[in-house]
Amino acid sequence: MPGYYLFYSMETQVITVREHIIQTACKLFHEQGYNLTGINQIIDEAGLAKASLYYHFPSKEDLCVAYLQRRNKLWFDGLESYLNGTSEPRHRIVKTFDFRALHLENNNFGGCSYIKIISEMPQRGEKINRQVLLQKEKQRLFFLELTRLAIGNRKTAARVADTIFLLFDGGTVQCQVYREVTPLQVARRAVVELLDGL
Amino acid sequence: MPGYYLFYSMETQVITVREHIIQTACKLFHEQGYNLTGINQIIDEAGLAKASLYYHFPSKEDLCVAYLQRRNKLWFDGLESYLNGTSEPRHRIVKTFDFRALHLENNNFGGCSYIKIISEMPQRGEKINRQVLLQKEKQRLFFLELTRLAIGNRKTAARVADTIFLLFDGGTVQCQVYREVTPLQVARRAVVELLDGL
DNA sequence: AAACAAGTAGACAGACTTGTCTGAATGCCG
DNA sequence: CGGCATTCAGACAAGTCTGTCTACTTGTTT
Repeated sequence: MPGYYLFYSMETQVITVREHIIQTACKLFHEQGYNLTGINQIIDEAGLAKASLYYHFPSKEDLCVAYLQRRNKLWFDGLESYLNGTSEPRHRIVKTFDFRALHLENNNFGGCSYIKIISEMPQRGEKINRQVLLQKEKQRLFFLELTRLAIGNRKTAARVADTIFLLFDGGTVQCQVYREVTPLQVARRAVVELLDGL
Repeated sequence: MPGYYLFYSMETQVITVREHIIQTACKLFHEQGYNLTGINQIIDEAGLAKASLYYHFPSKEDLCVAYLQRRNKLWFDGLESYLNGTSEPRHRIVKTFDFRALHLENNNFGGCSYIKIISEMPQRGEKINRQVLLQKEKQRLFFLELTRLAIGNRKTAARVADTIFLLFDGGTVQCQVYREVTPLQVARRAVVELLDGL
C-alpha cells in the first residue's frame, strides 16, 4: 500500500494521496469543467505540492482519464446499491432513470462527464477518446442486457435498448440544460410506455 | 449599412467586417470549442486587427452570444429549406431527424452548440445562459407545434412532443460521441413507431 | 475644412497555463 | 546505516489568455 502521508476523506476513512488527488480533481473537473480547472487550483484545494501531483499523474490528461474512470465507478456503484432488492428487469430499467435524476440533483445538474469532456475537447486525445467510448458502451450494454431479460431475447431487443439509451442520454443533457429533473421524468414515462406496448 | 472595408465570403458575396468576424468565430468555436479558441486566433484567421474585433464586440462573451444566435439561424434556415415541399406534419417531424443527421455530418459531428457551451462553462454567464434556454425552447416548441398538428390537439401531444425532443437531443449527443449517424437513425425509427402507435 | 466612423498594426498589462526542476525532508525496509 | 519511495515548497520556463491602449489611415458626412 503506497503513500504514507495520508488524508482523511469526508467519511473519516484513511485514504492515500493518490486517492485524495482523484477526489479533488473529480469534484473540480465536474463542477467547473476540465479546461477551466488548472493544475494549480487542484493542488491548492487538495493542499499538496505540485511535484506530488506529477509524481502520481504524468500529465493533466492522465488525471482526466482517472477522473472519467472514477465518475463511471461512482455511477455504477451507486446504481447497483440503488437497485439492490429490485430484480424484475423492467423495474430495474425504470429505476435506473429515477437514480439518474437523483444523481444529477446531487451533482448540481452537472450532466454526464463523458458528454461534457468531448464537448470541451472536440479534437480529443487518444486516451480520453478511448475512455469515453469504453464507458458509453458499458452503459449501452447495461440497458441491452436488461431489455433482453425484460422482453425476451427477440431481435427487436437491440433496437428497444438503443431507444431507451437515447431517452437516457436525452434526458440527461436536457436536465443539464434546464437544471431540473423533469426531462428525465418524461423519459422515464416514455420508457414505461415503450415497454408496455410490446 | 456600416462597414466599408468589405470581405468576400465563400459564395463571393460582399459581407461586412462584423459578418466576417461572426463567420470566423462560428467556425472556430464549433470546431475547437469556445475555451480552446483564443481571440488572437480568430483575428489571425480572419485577417483583422484586434481593435477591429473589439470595436464590434465588447467581449468574448458577446461574440459567443452572436455565435449561438448564428448557429441557431443556420440550423433553422437549413431545416426550413430542407422541409420545403413537405407539408404533412409527421413527415416534417421525421425529416427533421434526417436533416439533423445530415447537418451533423456536414459539421464533422461537432454536436449541438448549446449543449457544448453549457458543458464548457458550467457556471455560465447570464447572457449565454439566457441564449441557450431561448434557443432550446425554440426547438422544443417546433416539435410541439408539429406534434399537435400530427396527432390532433389532445392533451397527450405535449408529452409526445417532449419525448420526440428527448430522442432528438439523445440522438444528437450520441452522434457526437460515436461520430456516426446511426443513433439519429435509431431515434428516427423510434419516432415513427411512437407516432404510428397512437 | 472639420468631425466622425471604421479600420490598420502592434505593444502592453496582468494574469493565467502546464510542466520541470532543485533541494530538502520524512519514513520504511533491508 | 544506506537506499528507496514519497512528499514538501516553490522558483522557473515558455507560452497562453483577454482586454486596453496608442498612433495612424481612410472614406463619408456635415
